[in-house]
Amino acid sequence: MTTQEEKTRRAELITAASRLFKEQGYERTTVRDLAQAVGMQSGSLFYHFRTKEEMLVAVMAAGIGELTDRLEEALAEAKTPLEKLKTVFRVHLDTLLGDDKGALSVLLYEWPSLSDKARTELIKLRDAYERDWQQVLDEAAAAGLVHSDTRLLRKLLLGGLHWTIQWYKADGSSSPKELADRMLELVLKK
Amino acid sequence: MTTQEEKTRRAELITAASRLFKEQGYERTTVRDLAQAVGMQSGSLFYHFRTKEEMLVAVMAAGIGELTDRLEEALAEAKTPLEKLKTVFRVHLDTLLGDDKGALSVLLYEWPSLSDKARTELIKLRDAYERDWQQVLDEAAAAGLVHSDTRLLRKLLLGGLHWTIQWYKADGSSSPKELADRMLELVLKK
DNA sequence: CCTACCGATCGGTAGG
DNA sequence: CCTACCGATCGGTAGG
Repeated sequence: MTTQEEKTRRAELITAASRLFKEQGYERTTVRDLAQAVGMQSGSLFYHFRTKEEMLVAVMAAGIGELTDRLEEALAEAKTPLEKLKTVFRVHLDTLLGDDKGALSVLLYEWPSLSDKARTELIKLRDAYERDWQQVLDEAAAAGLVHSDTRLLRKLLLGGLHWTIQWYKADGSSSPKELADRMLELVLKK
Repeated sequence: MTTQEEKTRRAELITAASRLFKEQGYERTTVRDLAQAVGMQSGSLFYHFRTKEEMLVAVMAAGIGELTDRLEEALAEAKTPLEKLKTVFRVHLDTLLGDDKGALSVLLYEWPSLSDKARTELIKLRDAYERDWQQVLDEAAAAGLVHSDTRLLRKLLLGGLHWTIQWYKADGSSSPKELADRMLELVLKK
């Protein structure tokens, strides 16, 4: 049986792991770093997780899960194809550049560290998110708002949005929301 | 003095390192893997490179250097803004998805493994490449071919193009060149 | 969750 | 470029 305290401790570990994996990368983060971040001994980690990789999977699943939840919640309130289009851009950049404590960045950049089995599991979660995007793009294309090659458009856009963590500075000129709107402009058919 | 044989050996090591770093990642590749790939003892690596990181820098510098050379060569033959635009897309995807033996992928995804000093050096090389892109986009915008927010457009496009290694399959429907043309279509103002 | 520890492996070096 | 090696560190475990 899993007690409430164990769940809390586990959640703390995932939060710490998100931050550390983002800052230092998964491979360069040691189990000792992780343990120290929550004030326990390194051996005690393995009471909560069987392996270090299990922590990575938990972080990545949390990242994509929260992103998908946010998107579907926001989409439920959007009416027109244009509103929905704005929503997918904004939620993505808001989450990635604004509120993300690391889980989402880790999701994007640590795929090579996963075992095949774990990868398969996470791909399913990622696909659910991309399906939501696809649907919004298809509606937008039907309304003449964007180019009709929506599958490639989705890939181009998601790549371009993912890449923002490499250059976006929070102190800069644009907020994530403004940036989202400007990026949408670039592919909108007038 | 550096003899011809030493240069050759060094080049072999860089080639092997490109492949291994791409396949396994820099952190997961050991000096023993690298030595074995060229048939030497692990200690002997350090006759050619002072540290493992120096090998990473060499790989990344080779990746961005070759890409920039190719681009400038191809641009010299392009006349119109539209031709130049096609060229930057094609050279990028051709190199990344077609001929790259790993150096370019490593360049894109191993930044976090670099020391600050090495990073600064490589950023200069990368900026030279991006300046070429910027110039082509500016000309295209002046000719009314693309959106005028060319700085953001450059970032969106380079991100989207970089990301193709995550999903492109060589056996698939489109060649790198065809893919380049289709992607360009997505941001072309009609 | 801690204590105490292990076997494996890591990047790198000295001396030839 | 090889031989022989080193100190440090790694993920993980047994027993409580």
